[in-house]
Amino acid sequence: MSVATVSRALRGLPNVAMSTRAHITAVASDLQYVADPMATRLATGRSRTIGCVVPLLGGWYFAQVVAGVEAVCTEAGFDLVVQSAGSAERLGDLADDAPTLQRRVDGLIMVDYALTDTNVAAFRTAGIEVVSVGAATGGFCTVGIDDAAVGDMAAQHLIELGHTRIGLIGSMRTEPFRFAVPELRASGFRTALADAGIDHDPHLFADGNFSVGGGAGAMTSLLAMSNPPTAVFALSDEMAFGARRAAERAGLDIPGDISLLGVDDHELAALFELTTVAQDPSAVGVSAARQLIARVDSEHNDDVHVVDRMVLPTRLVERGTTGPVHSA
Amino acid sequence: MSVATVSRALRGLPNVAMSTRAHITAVASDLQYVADPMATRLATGRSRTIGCVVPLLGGWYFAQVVAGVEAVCTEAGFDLVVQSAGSAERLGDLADDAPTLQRRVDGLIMVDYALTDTNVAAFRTAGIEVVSVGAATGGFCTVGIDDAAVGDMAAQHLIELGHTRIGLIGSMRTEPFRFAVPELRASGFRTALADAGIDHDPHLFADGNFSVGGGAGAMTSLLAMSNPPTAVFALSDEMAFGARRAAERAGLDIPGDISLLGVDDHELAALFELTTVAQDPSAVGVSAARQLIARVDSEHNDDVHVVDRMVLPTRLVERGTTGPVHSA
DNA sequence: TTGAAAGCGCTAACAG
DNA sequence: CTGTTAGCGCTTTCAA
Repeated sequence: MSVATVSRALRGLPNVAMSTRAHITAVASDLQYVADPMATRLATGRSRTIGCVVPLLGGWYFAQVVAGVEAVCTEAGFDLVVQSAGSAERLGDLADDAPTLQRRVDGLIMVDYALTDTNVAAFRTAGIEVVSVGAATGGFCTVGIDDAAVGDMAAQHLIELGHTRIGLIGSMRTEPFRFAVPELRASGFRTALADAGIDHDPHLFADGNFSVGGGAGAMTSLLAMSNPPTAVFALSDEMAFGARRAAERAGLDIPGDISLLGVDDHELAALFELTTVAQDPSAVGVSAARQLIARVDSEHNDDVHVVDRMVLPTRLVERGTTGPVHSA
Repeated sequence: MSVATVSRALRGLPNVAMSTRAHITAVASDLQYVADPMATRLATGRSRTIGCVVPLLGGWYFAQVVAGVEAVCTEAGFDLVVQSAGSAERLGDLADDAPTLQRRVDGLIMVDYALTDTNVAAFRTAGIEVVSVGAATGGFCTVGIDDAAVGDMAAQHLIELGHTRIGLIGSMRTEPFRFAVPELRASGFRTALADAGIDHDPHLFADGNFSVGGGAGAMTSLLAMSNPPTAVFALSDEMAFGARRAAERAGLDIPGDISLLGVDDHELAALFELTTVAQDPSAVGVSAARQLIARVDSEHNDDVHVVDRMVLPTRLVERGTTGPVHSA
């Protein structure tokens, strides 16, 4: 047996006699032989590895995305290497250091970064395909949800319940992650309000920093207003959790005194009876990974329809934190 | 310039003239040259990659551990590939297929698996070092917390408050993950009770499956007893969250009517005012990764003291869900 | 259908 | 201090 024949046999290439192949596979499994991946990668020039970069590995949302990505990677026989880049600089380094990733990963999934065409081009010239997760920002593949629609759904729901003074808990920080997301959701929300002929008091905004504690602080400041809102829309469930707590501490009944609406359908949202606009981040991860793998692996080329923008569904989940506006 | 010189210069090896090195680095950065990692790996026989296997990528606990691991990996210049193996079979495959991992990773961090010496030996012979996270189970390195002490702390706290009928929400499933953990915590808890001269009613146990929903169900069944407990100890915060909700739904006041105690100090525990035995899973990940890297990388050999068992601290965080026993 | 041989791009002796 | 020369273990023409 020559190495060439063994190589062909083990990889299932044609032009190998049945008997030879059988023999080779038998011996291989007997010896527990497995082709050295590094040698293979060096020879083929492809690493069968994809990278996934997230701002924060420990967060609920990102963990879900990564879980989705991982599932399709292992299924497709790809290794998944994860990296977190929490600061804008770290991300900048990553983009500048595209050559560093060269040959280490066939493709990259960038989660919730404000990637520019230039960044992506840098990766491409380094031979790295990239698909991003989040808001669409350039001429490259992005999978995500319709964040403006999220804001719209939230507004519609609250409007139907008769609310007109609606607080907004969001975030003004745009770096390093989910950069466009808060603004998109907020503008969808404001547009819906405007379309309904409600003019929205811009003071009804508070920064919740996409954290539980931030949400609580934001709610507290909203409640401290001379003319507080009858409902508040938090741009994430975690902020809504905090907001809920703050409202309860202030002695308010939800939804009797004030309605509360979140985004995500976090695993604990049901427990809080939180009405929310649900998304499925792990499905986002799955789709992103499929797109990427279709682009870098000819074997999976026709498994999925390659597109530049993929929008996953969101839906309103009505639970117990929203109700009709109370009479003032 | 010969390739050898370039190689030496770029890797910071000795025996390179200052001027030569300067020139080479200059040209390299000018050309954005980076050594091909696959070629390096093939030549050196080390992948500078470590693998991390978890039962579930999306869970809070595991996400924290992975985050810790990732932080030290990138700092040490190692790639981190993650894989989830949720079922016992998938894990078995992994152990049997140790040869598959061969040369792909220098080391492996197995999170909360019931690894046997045999499993570990299989990895070792494949040239893969492994450190596990969780309960100590064999002659290999394990980093974790003292789960029996966790149970003990919980029991002490509740005993001091005067409780004697204490419910336990845990889990009887031992596969595939955290296999020994529930039993260790439970036995630490029972021992403390026994030492205090309290004989514990074995019926005061309910399976909460380490999930929010399970915790709620478990609490409900505990509450349905003819002689319900005055306090309950949930083996995880997520189960405690569910338990709390169930108690509230039953119209009970916490801690007035019933005390509740969890384990983890989940990011939302503070929000729930949950008294809990805190651990720091990301610190566990950090330590595990350091141990592993010290074992596979001579450069980092003396950065950390290599041990076989590493126990990280836990502490009781008293918040609002535990209080003195109410008079019956 | 199979084998021989030339790389893939690096590292590591060994000479010089 | 620097260059030469073998590999590392595969894949891939090209012949046989």
